[in-house]
Amino acid sequence: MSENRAAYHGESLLFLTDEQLRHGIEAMFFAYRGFTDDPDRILTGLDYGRAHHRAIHFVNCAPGTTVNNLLSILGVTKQSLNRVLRRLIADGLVESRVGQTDRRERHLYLTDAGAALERQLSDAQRVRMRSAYRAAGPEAVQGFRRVLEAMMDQDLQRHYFDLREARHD
Amino acid sequence: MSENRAAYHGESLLFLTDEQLRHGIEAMFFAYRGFTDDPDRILTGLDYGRAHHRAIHFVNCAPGTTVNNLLSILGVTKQSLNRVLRRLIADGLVESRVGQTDRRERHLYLTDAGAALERQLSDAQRVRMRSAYRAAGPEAVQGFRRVLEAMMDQDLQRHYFDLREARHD
DNA sequence: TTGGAATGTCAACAAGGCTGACATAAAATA
DNA sequence: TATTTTATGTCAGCCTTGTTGACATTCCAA
Repeated sequence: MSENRAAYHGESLLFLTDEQLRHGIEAMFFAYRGFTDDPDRILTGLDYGRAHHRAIHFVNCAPGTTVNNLLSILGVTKQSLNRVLRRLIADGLVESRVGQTDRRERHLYLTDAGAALERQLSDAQRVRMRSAYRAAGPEAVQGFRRVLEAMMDQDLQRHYFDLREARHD
Repeated sequence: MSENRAAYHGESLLFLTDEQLRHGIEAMFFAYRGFTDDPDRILTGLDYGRAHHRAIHFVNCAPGTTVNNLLSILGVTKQSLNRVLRRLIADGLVESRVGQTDRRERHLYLTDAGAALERQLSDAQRVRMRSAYRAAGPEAVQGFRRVLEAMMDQDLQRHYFDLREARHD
Protein backbone atom coordinates (compact mmCIF):
# COMPACT_ATOMS: atom_id res chain seq x y z
CA MET A 1 0.00 0.00 0.00
CA SER A 2 2.87 2.30 0.80
CA GLU A 3 5.38 1.45 -1.92
CA ASN A 4 6.00 3.70 -4.86
CA ARG A 5 3.87 3.38 -7.95
CA ALA A 6 3.88 4.58 -11.49
CA ALA A 7 0.87 4.82 -13.74
CA TYR A 8 0.77 5.24 -17.46
CA HIS A 9 -1.94 7.65 -18.37
CA GLY A 10 -2.49 9.55 -21.58
CA GLU A 11 0.76 10.33 -23.28
CA SER A 12 3.12 10.78 -20.34
CA LEU A 13 4.33 8.65 -17.50
CA LEU A 14 2.82 9.63 -14.17
CA PHE A 15 5.13 8.89 -11.30
CA LEU A 16 3.31 8.83 -8.02
CA THR A 17 5.89 8.52 -5.33
CA ASP A 18 4.72 8.66 -1.74
CA GLU A 19 6.70 11.85 -1.44
CA GLN A 20 4.79 13.51 -4.26
CA LEU A 21 1.48 12.36 -2.88
CA ARG A 22 2.40 13.71 0.50
CA HIS A 23 3.15 17.04 -1.09
CA GLY A 24 -0.28 16.99 -2.66
CA ILE A 25 -1.84 16.23 0.69
CA GLU A 26 -0.11 19.15 2.33
CA ALA A 27 -0.90 21.48 -0.54
CA MET A 28 -4.53 20.56 -0.10
CA PHE A 29 -4.37 21.36 3.60
CA PHE A 30 -2.71 24.73 3.17
CA ALA A 31 -4.77 25.74 0.17
CA TYR A 32 -8.00 24.96 1.95
CA ARG A 33 -6.95 27.22 4.74
CA GLY A 34 -6.17 30.03 2.36
CA PHE A 35 -9.47 29.36 0.70
CA THR A 36 -11.48 29.81 3.90
CA ASP A 37 -9.42 32.58 5.45
CA ASP A 38 -11.07 35.59 3.86
CA PRO A 39 -14.67 34.62 4.54
CA ASP A 40 -13.68 33.52 8.04
CA ARG A 41 -12.37 36.97 8.78
CA ILE A 42 -15.61 38.57 7.68
CA LEU A 43 -17.64 36.07 9.66
CA THR A 44 -15.85 36.46 12.97
CA GLY A 45 -16.57 40.16 12.75
CA LEU A 46 -20.25 39.31 12.53
CA ASP A 47 -20.04 36.60 15.17
CA TYR A 48 -20.82 33.83 12.71
CA GLY A 49 -18.73 30.80 11.87
CA ARG A 50 -17.93 28.71 8.85
CA ALA A 51 -21.05 26.65 9.45
CA HIS A 52 -23.20 29.72 8.85
CA HIS A 53 -21.29 30.46 5.70
CA ARG A 54 -21.92 26.99 4.31
CA ALA A 55 -25.61 27.17 5.08
CA ILE A 56 -25.95 30.58 3.46
CA HIS A 57 -23.97 29.48 0.45
CA PHE A 58 -26.10 26.47 -0.34
CA VAL A 59 -29.41 28.11 0.44
CA ASN A 60 -28.37 30.73 -2.06
CA CYS A 61 -27.53 28.07 -4.65
CA ALA A 62 -30.78 26.23 -4.25
CA PRO A 63 -33.41 28.64 -2.98
CA GLY A 64 -36.40 26.84 -1.53
CA THR A 65 -34.38 23.78 -0.62
CA THR A 66 -35.49 21.84 2.43
CA VAL A 67 -33.56 21.25 5.62
CA ASN A 68 -33.22 17.63 4.65
CA ASN A 69 -31.68 18.45 1.29
CA LEU A 70 -29.26 20.79 2.89
CA LEU A 71 -28.20 18.11 5.36
CA SER A 72 -27.24 15.65 2.70
CA ILE A 73 -25.16 18.30 0.97
CA LEU A 74 -23.43 19.63 4.06
CA GLY A 75 -22.85 16.24 5.58
CA VAL A 76 -23.74 17.23 9.13
CA THR A 77 -26.57 16.15 11.37
CA LYS A 78 -29.84 17.97 11.21
CA GLN A 79 -29.48 18.92 14.85
CA SER A 80 -26.23 20.66 14.11
CA LEU A 81 -27.59 22.40 11.06
CA ASN A 82 -30.68 23.35 12.96
CA ARG A 83 -28.78 25.35 15.50
CA VAL A 84 -27.10 27.31 12.75
CA LEU A 85 -30.31 27.87 10.82
CA ARG A 86 -32.20 28.91 13.93
CA ARG A 87 -29.74 31.70 14.44
CA LEU A 88 -29.80 32.78 10.80
CA ILE A 89 -33.59 32.83 10.81
CA ALA A 90 -33.69 34.75 14.09
CA ASP A 91 -31.26 37.28 12.65
CA GLY A 92 -33.40 37.68 9.55
CA LEU A 93 -30.90 36.35 7.03
CA VAL A 94 -32.83 33.21 6.15
CA GLU A 95 -36.54 32.69 5.80
CA SER A 96 -38.19 29.34 6.48
CA ARG A 97 -41.54 28.59 4.89
CA VAL A 98 -43.72 25.59 5.65
CA GLY A 99 -44.02 23.31 2.62
CA GLN A 100 -47.24 23.57 0.64
CA THR A 101 -47.50 19.97 -0.49
CA ASP A 102 -45.75 18.47 2.52
CA ARG A 103 -46.30 20.55 5.62
CA ARG A 104 -43.50 18.77 7.52
CA GLU A 105 -40.91 20.32 5.26
CA ARG A 106 -39.38 23.75 5.73
CA HIS A 107 -38.27 25.52 2.58
CA LEU A 108 -35.38 27.89 2.97
CA TYR A 109 -34.70 31.21 1.27
CA LEU A 110 -32.25 34.03 1.77
CA THR A 111 -33.75 37.35 2.72
CA ASP A 112 -32.31 40.49 1.17
CA ALA A 113 -29.98 40.83 4.12
CA GLY A 114 -28.96 37.20 3.73
CA ALA A 115 -28.30 37.66 0.04
CA ALA A 116 -26.19 40.72 0.81
CA LEU A 117 -24.02 38.79 3.23
CA GLU A 118 -23.77 35.91 0.79
CA ARG A 119 -22.48 38.28 -1.84
CA GLN A 120 -19.97 39.80 0.52
CA LEU A 121 -18.62 36.39 1.47
CA SER A 122 -18.51 34.90 -1.98
CA ASP A 123 -16.95 38.04 -3.41
CA ALA A 124 -14.10 37.67 -0.96
CA GLN A 125 -13.69 34.03 -1.84
CA ARG A 126 -13.91 34.69 -5.55
CA VAL A 127 -11.19 37.31 -5.38
CA ARG A 128 -8.80 34.75 -3.96
CA MET A 129 -9.95 32.06 -6.38
CA ARG A 130 -9.66 34.36 -9.35
CA SER A 131 -6.15 35.44 -8.49
CA ALA A 132 -5.08 31.84 -7.96
CA TYR A 133 -6.56 30.92 -11.32
CA ARG A 134 -4.77 33.78 -12.99
CA ALA A 135 -1.47 32.96 -11.40
CA ALA A 136 -1.75 29.32 -12.41
CA GLY A 137 -3.08 29.80 -15.93
CA PRO A 138 -6.04 28.34 -17.80
CA GLU A 139 -4.71 24.85 -18.44
CA ALA A 140 -3.90 24.56 -14.75
CA VAL A 141 -7.48 25.51 -13.91
CA GLN A 142 -8.79 22.67 -16.05
CA GLY A 143 -6.52 20.24 -14.28
CA PHE A 144 -7.39 21.62 -10.88
CA ARG A 145 -11.07 21.03 -11.50
CA ARG A 146 -10.52 17.55 -12.83
CA VAL A 147 -8.52 16.44 -9.83
CA LEU A 148 -10.98 17.96 -7.38
CA GLU A 149 -13.89 16.23 -9.03
CA ALA A 150 -12.07 12.94 -8.95
CA MET A 151 -11.28 13.46 -5.30
CA MET A 152 -14.77 14.10 -4.05
CA ASP A 153 -17.23 11.42 -3.13
CA GLN A 154 -18.96 10.35 -6.31
CA ASP A 155 -22.38 9.72 -4.79
CA LEU A 156 -22.38 13.11 -3.19
CA GLN A 157 -21.36 14.74 -6.44
CA ARG A 158 -24.22 13.09 -8.30
CA HIS A 159 -26.63 13.94 -5.54
CA TYR A 160 -25.54 17.54 -5.60
CA PHE A 161 -25.98 17.93 -9.33
CA ASP A 162 -29.43 16.39 -9.02
CA LEU A 163 -30.30 18.85 -6.32
CA ARG A 164 -29.19 21.82 -8.34
CA GLU A 165 -31.34 20.83 -11.26
CA ALA A 166 -34.44 20.12 -9.20
CA ARG A 167 -36.98 22.83 -8.62
CA HIS A 168 -37.57 23.89 -5.05
CA ASP A 169 -40.70 26.00 -5.11
CA MET B 1 -15.96 43.21 -7.54
CA SER B 2 -18.70 40.91 -8.65
CA GLU B 3 -18.83 41.53 -12.38
CA ASN B 4 -17.50 39.04 -14.88
CA ARG B 5 -13.89 39.20 -15.91
CA ALA B 6 -11.67 37.75 -18.54
CA ALA B 7 -7.93 37.38 -18.30
CA TYR B 8 -5.45 36.71 -21.04
CA HIS B 9 -2.88 34.25 -19.85
CA GLY B 10 -0.53 32.10 -21.85
CA GLU B 11 -2.03 31.17 -25.15
CA SER B 12 -5.74 30.93 -24.35
CA LEU B 13 -8.41 33.28 -23.10
CA LEU B 14 -9.44 32.55 -19.55
CA PHE B 15 -13.03 33.46 -18.84
CA LEU B 16 -13.72 33.71 -15.17
CA THR B 17 -17.41 34.13 -14.77
CA ASP B 18 -18.79 34.29 -11.27
CA GLU B 19 -20.59 31.07 -12.04
CA GLN B 20 -17.36 29.25 -12.88
CA LEU B 21 -15.66 30.62 -9.82
CA ARG B 22 -18.57 29.49 -7.69
CA HIS B 23 -18.22 26.03 -9.13
CA GLY B 24 -14.56 26.06 -8.19
CA ILE B 25 -15.47 27.09 -4.67
CA GLU B 26 -17.92 24.26 -4.29
CA ALA B 27 -15.55 21.75 -5.82
CA MET B 28 -13.00 22.79 -3.24
CA PHE B 29 -15.50 22.27 -0.45
CA PHE B 30 -16.59 18.83 -1.58
CA ALA B 31 -13.12 17.67 -2.49
CA TYR B 32 -11.74 18.66 0.88
CA ARG B 33 -14.39 16.60 2.52
CA GLY B 34 -13.55 13.60 0.39
CA PHE B 35 -9.94 14.22 1.17
CA THR B 36 -10.44 14.07 4.96
CA ASP B 37 -13.08 11.37 5.05
CA ASP B 38 -10.88 8.29 5.09
CA PRO B 39 -8.52 9.38 7.85
CA ASP B 40 -11.48 10.72 9.83
CA ARG B 41 -13.06 7.30 9.80
CA ILE B 42 -9.91 5.70 11.14
CA LEU B 43 -9.52 8.38 13.77
CA THR B 44 -13.02 8.19 15.21
CA GLY B 45 -12.44 4.49 15.76
CA LEU B 46 -9.40 5.42 17.86
CA ASP B 47 -11.15 8.29 19.59
CA TYR B 48 -8.94 10.89 18.01
CA GLY B 49 -9.92 13.84 15.84
CA ARG B 50 -8.58 15.67 12.85
CA ALA B 51 -6.48 17.83 15.13
CA HIS B 52 -4.53 14.78 16.24
CA HIS B 53 -4.03 13.78 12.65
CA ARG B 54 -2.57 17.14 11.72
CA ALA B 55 -0.21 17.11 14.66
CA ILE B 56 0.99 13.60 13.87
CA HIS B 57 1.39 14.43 10.22
CA PHE B 58 3.62 17.42 10.72
CA VAL B 59 5.65 15.92 13.54
CA ASN B 60 6.34 13.10 11.14
CA CYS B 61 7.41 15.54 8.42
CA ALA B 62 9.74 17.49 10.63
CA PRO B 63 10.89 15.25 13.47
CA GLY B 64 12.31 17.22 16.35
CA THR B 65 10.28 20.30 15.52
CA THR B 66 9.26 22.49 18.43
CA VAL B 67 5.77 23.26 19.64
CA ASN B 68 6.20 26.81 18.41
CA ASN B 69 7.12 25.70 14.90
CA LEU B 70 4.15 23.42 14.79
CA LEU B 71 1.84 26.24 15.85
CA SER B 72 2.84 28.47 13.01
CA ILE B 73 2.27 25.65 10.56
CA LEU B 74 -1.06 24.50 11.93
CA GLY B 75 -2.40 27.99 12.49
CA VAL B 76 -3.97 27.28 15.86
CA THR B 77 -3.16 28.59 19.30
CA LYS B 78 -0.55 26.85 21.36
CA GLN B 79 -3.13 26.15 24.03
CA SER B 80 -5.24 24.27 21.57
CA LEU B 81 -2.30 22.35 20.18
CA ASN B 82 -1.08 21.64 23.66
CA ARG B 83 -4.21 19.76 24.60
CA VAL B 84 -3.87 17.56 21.54
CA LEU B 85 -0.17 16.95 22.12
CA ARG B 86 -0.70 16.19 25.78
CA ARG B 87 -3.03 13.39 24.83
CA LEU B 88 -0.72 12.03 22.13
CA ILE B 89 2.21 12.08 24.53
CA ALA B 90 0.17 10.41 27.27
CA ASP B 91 -0.88 7.73 24.80
CA GLY B 92 2.71 7.15 23.79
CA LEU B 93 2.42 8.25 20.16
CA VAL B 94 4.56 11.34 20.47
CA GLU B 95 7.67 11.94 22.51
CA SER B 96 8.60 15.38 23.84
CA ARG B 97 12.22 16.11 24.64
CA VAL B 98 13.52 19.21 26.38
CA GLY B 99 15.71 21.25 24.03
CA GLN B 100 19.46 20.93 24.57
CA THR B 101 20.48 24.43 23.61
CA ASP B 102 17.26 26.12 24.73
CA ARG B 103 15.64 24.31 27.60
CA ARG B 104 12.35 26.15 27.15
CA GLU B 105 11.73 24.36 23.90
CA ARG B 106 10.16 20.94 23.56
CA HIS B 107 11.24 18.91 20.56
CA LEU B 108 8.68 16.49 19.23
CA TYR B 109 9.15 13.04 17.75
CA LEU B 110 6.86 10.20 16.79
CA THR B 111 7.33 7.00 18.71
CA ASP B 112 7.11 3.70 16.84
CA ALA B 113 3.42 3.53 17.65
CA GLY B 114 2.96 7.10 16.44
CA ALA B 115 4.78 6.35 13.21
CA ALA B 116 2.58 3.31 12.70
CA LEU B 117 -0.58 5.36 13.06
CA GLU B 118 0.84 8.05 10.80
CA ARG B 119 1.45 5.46 8.15
CA GLN B 120 -2.03 4.06 8.48
CA LEU B 121 -3.58 7.50 8.11
CA SER B 122 -1.43 8.72 5.27
CA ASP B 123 -1.81 5.46 3.41
CA ALA B 124 -5.56 5.93 3.45
CA GLN B 125 -5.21 9.48 2.26
CA ARG B 126 -2.71 8.57 -0.41
CA VAL B 127 -4.98 5.90 -1.82
CA ARG B 128 -7.64 8.50 -2.44
CA MET B 129 -5.15 11.02 -3.76
CA ARG B 130 -3.54 8.51 -6.06
CA SER B 131 -6.80 7.40 -7.56
CA ALA B 132 -7.87 11.01 -8.10
CA TYR B 133 -4.56 11.73 -9.79
CA ARG B 134 -4.93 8.71 -12.00
CA ALA B 135 -8.47 9.53 -12.96
CA ALA B 136 -7.53 13.10 -13.82
CA GLY B 137 -4.27 12.40 -15.63
CA PRO B 138 -0.78 13.84 -15.31
CA GLU B 139 -1.33 17.23 -16.91
CA ALA B 140 -4.29 17.75 -14.61
CA VAL B 141 -2.11 16.98 -11.63
CA GLN B 142 0.35 19.67 -12.67
CA GLY B 143 -2.47 22.16 -12.89
CA PHE B 144 -3.97 21.05 -9.63
CA ARG B 145 -0.74 21.67 -7.81
CA ARG B 146 -0.23 25.05 -9.44
CA VAL B 147 -3.64 26.31 -8.48
CA LEU B 148 -3.34 25.03 -4.92
CA GLU B 149 0.02 26.70 -4.47
CA ALA B 150 -1.35 29.95 -5.79
CA MET B 151 -4.31 29.68 -3.45
CA MET B 152 -2.41 29.21 -0.24
CA ASP B 153 -1.03 32.00 1.83
CA GLN B 154 2.35 32.91 0.42
CA ASP B 155 4.04 33.72 3.70
CA LEU B 156 2.94 30.46 5.18
CA GLN B 157 4.16 28.58 2.16
CA ARG B 158 7.60 30.15 2.43
CA HIS B 159 7.69 29.56 6.15
CA TYR B 160 6.79 25.95 5.66
CA PHE B 161 9.49 25.28 3.11
CA ASP B 162 12.00 26.92 5.42
CA LEU B 163 10.86 24.68 8.21
CA ARG B 164 11.23 21.54 6.16
CA GLU B 165 14.77 22.39 5.23
CA ALA B 166 15.86 23.32 8.72
CA ARG B 167 17.39 20.71 10.96
CA HIS B 168 15.56 19.94 14.16
CA ASP B 169 17.99 17.92 16.23
C1' DT C 1 21.62 40.90 37.98
C1' DT C 2 17.52 42.04 36.90
C1' DG C 3 13.56 43.09 33.84
C1' DG C 4 11.59 41.78 29.71
C1' DA C 5 10.73 38.50 26.05
C1' DA C 6 9.93 33.85 24.58
C1' DT C 7 8.37 29.02 25.26
C1' DG C 8 5.29 26.00 26.89
C1' DT C 9 1.34 24.45 30.50
C1' DC C 10 -3.06 24.77 32.92
C1' DA C 11 -7.95 26.57 33.29
C1' DA C 12 -12.15 28.08 31.62
C1' DC C 13 -15.19 29.41 27.83
C1' DA C 14 -17.54 29.17 22.96
C1' DA C 15 -18.68 27.19 18.43
C1' DG C 16 -20.23 23.54 16.23
C1' DG C 17 -19.83 18.75 15.64
C1' DC C 18 -22.57 14.54 17.83
C1' DT C 19 -26.65 11.34 19.92
C1' DG C 20 -31.13 11.02 22.19
C1' DA C 21 -35.91 12.31 22.92
C1' DC C 22 -39.76 14.23 20.94
C1' DA C 23 -43.71 16.69 18.26
C1' DT C 24 -46.03 16.79 14.06
C1' DA C 25 -47.34 15.45 9.45
C1' DA C 26 -47.67 11.94 5.99
C1' DA C 27 -48.05 7.29 4.48
C1' DA C 28 -49.01 2.56 5.06
C1' DT C 29 -51.80 -0.92 6.92
C1' DA C 30 -55.23 -3.40 9.56
C1' DT D 1 -61.55 4.57 8.91
C1' DA D 2 -58.42 3.94 12.73
C1' DT D 3 -53.99 2.95 13.88
C1' DT D 4 -49.33 2.06 13.38
C1' DT D 5 -45.06 3.31 11.03
C1' DT D 6 -42.13 6.51 8.76
C1' DA D 7 -40.23 11.11 7.75
C1' DT D 8 -39.19 15.92 8.83
C1' DG D 9 -37.78 19.16 11.81
C1' DT D 10 -36.92 21.05 16.91
C1' DC D 11 -35.05 21.02 21.61
C1' DA D 12 -31.62 19.47 25.14
C1' DG D 13 -27.23 17.97 26.49
C1' DC D 14 -22.45 16.08 25.57
C1' DC D 15 -17.61 16.26 23.47
C1' DT D 16 -13.88 18.01 20.54
C1' DT D 17 -11.26 21.63 19.46
C1' DG D 18 -11.08 26.21 18.64
C1' DT D 19 -10.44 30.67 21.70
C1' DT D 20 -8.34 34.06 25.62
C1' DG D 21 -6.28 34.65 30.30
C1' DA D 22 -3.00 33.57 33.93
C1' DC D 23 1.30 31.62 34.91
C1' DA D 24 6.00 29.04 35.47
C1' DT D 25 10.36 28.53 33.42
C1' DT D 26 14.19 29.86 30.70
C1' DC D 27 16.87 32.91 28.08
C1' DC D 28 18.80 37.32 26.88
C1' DA D 29 19.86 42.17 26.97
C1' DA D 30 20.39 46.36 29.58
